[in-house]
Amino acid sequence: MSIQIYNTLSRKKEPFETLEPGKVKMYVCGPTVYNKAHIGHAMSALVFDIIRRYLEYRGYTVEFAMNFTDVDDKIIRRANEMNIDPFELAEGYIKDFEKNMADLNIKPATINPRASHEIDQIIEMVEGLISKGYAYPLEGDVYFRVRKDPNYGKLSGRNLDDMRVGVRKEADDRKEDPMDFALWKSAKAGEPAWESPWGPGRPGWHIECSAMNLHYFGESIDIHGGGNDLIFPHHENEIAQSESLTGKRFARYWVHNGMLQLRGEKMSKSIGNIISIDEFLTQHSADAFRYLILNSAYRNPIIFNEDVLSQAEKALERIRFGLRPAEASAAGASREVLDALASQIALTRVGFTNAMDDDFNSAGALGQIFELIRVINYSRDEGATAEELLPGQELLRELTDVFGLTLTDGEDSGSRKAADPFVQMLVDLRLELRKLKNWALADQIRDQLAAQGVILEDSKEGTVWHWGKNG
RNA sequence: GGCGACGUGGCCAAGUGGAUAAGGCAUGGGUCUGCAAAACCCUGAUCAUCGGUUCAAAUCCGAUCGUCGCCUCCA
Repeated sequence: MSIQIYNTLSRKKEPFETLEPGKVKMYVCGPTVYNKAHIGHAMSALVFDIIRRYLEYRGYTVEFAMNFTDVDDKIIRRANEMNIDPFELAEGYIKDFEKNMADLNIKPATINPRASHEIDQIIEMVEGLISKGYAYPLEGDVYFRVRKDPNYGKLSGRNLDDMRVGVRKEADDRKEDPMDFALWKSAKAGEPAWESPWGPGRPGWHIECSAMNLHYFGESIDIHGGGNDLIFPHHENEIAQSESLTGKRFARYWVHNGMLQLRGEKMSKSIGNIISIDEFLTQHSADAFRYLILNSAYRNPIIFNEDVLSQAEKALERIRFGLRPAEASAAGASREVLDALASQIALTRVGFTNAMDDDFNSAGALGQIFELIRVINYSRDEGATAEELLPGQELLRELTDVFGLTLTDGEDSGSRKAADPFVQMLVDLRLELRKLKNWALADQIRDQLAAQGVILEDSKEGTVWHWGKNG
């Protein structure tokens, strides 16, 4: 059974077949860099990072492109407000974004094209569309002629006549049709501009993605991704531009992630309920966010609040526990126990792949991982040695790597590291008190350490300790 | 107004026609422990409502209620 991917274009799951065997050309719409990235951007980036990692796990070579829109009305407006150069502004936010991605353990794209670097390609494309009759210049602007494209609306399932009812934007009487969209915009005074056959100007929003794809990947790609809020008009317009020009199918699979739900509504700039990635990471781990994504279907909206985040942190502790070493006193587990572990390893390996093959059902795959953890823990309790636990723990690490989970628990933060020797000292002291059966004092130390975020666990072999979540 | 998605135990969430409805978090009971913690074992839902199709439905169809998204910059 091959990988099945839900294609927005056909509204159903389709078997995954690449244009070239073993190779995937994947393009995901990146941010417009006029502000700090927020957790909605993070969701989209995480979804496609997981898809990419899984395709690589399944043996594909993935060429992964994500663009930066660095020429845009909002960038220009903000730069003017701040009285700095728009490209300087964009550059700063690109650096921020790349740091956010690294902090979230998202693999870097193979290429990060930028609109401002693709002007020649864009102009060439616009000229091509004009010469084929799909576009027309108008007082220094160039517009795409939507009525000329019989397939316009095929991705979003709309037709032009229905849409006219809903158009709230004031119509621009100069255009042939209100739905015609800008490929090229003439420059106003003080705006960054490039020379073009239609006078100085800059590209419209949609054309950059078409141009970049054509430039780096050619006429057709395998997967085009993005948030489902981009389906219309952005992706619809990309299809119109690319396919009108080349006559070839642009993207084989259109993959869209659902929106993050914050307080019951989409987080967005216009509503003003934004949480930046930086803000999020001061409170929670990258793994916690990734777990939320993994624990649900990428196409559905995700509920995001403190409650589900703390559930995620707990679940991650459980996953980490699966990787804990054997007991020091382990003398080997029974035949039955080891057989059960071996058979669970086989079940999990198959179950994981089956789930992920089914349109990246990460929640189902995660269930398989937890089954494995349960059996590993049981085996450890039953006295399995390090060597006996190894195959299970190796698989656990292998699969959590595919998911991109780091499974570090925050103990590497600087202030905690510095406190480690003192914590250890108190733990050692407490161990002596316990030998003397001075339970009152021993418990007092444990309580006070707990108040500082240190969790103690006593066992026959002594005491192990670790930092809790927000210690 | 048009297009679309969703509604599964206290919470999050898989499953989308067929045998006991995954998994995580929380709850209750137990094993272990000086007591805890962790781990392990046990513990709960007939799937928004109503009506249909079918030998068989959470899973298909229709209606109703509710939530959300897109139609305008948006991941």
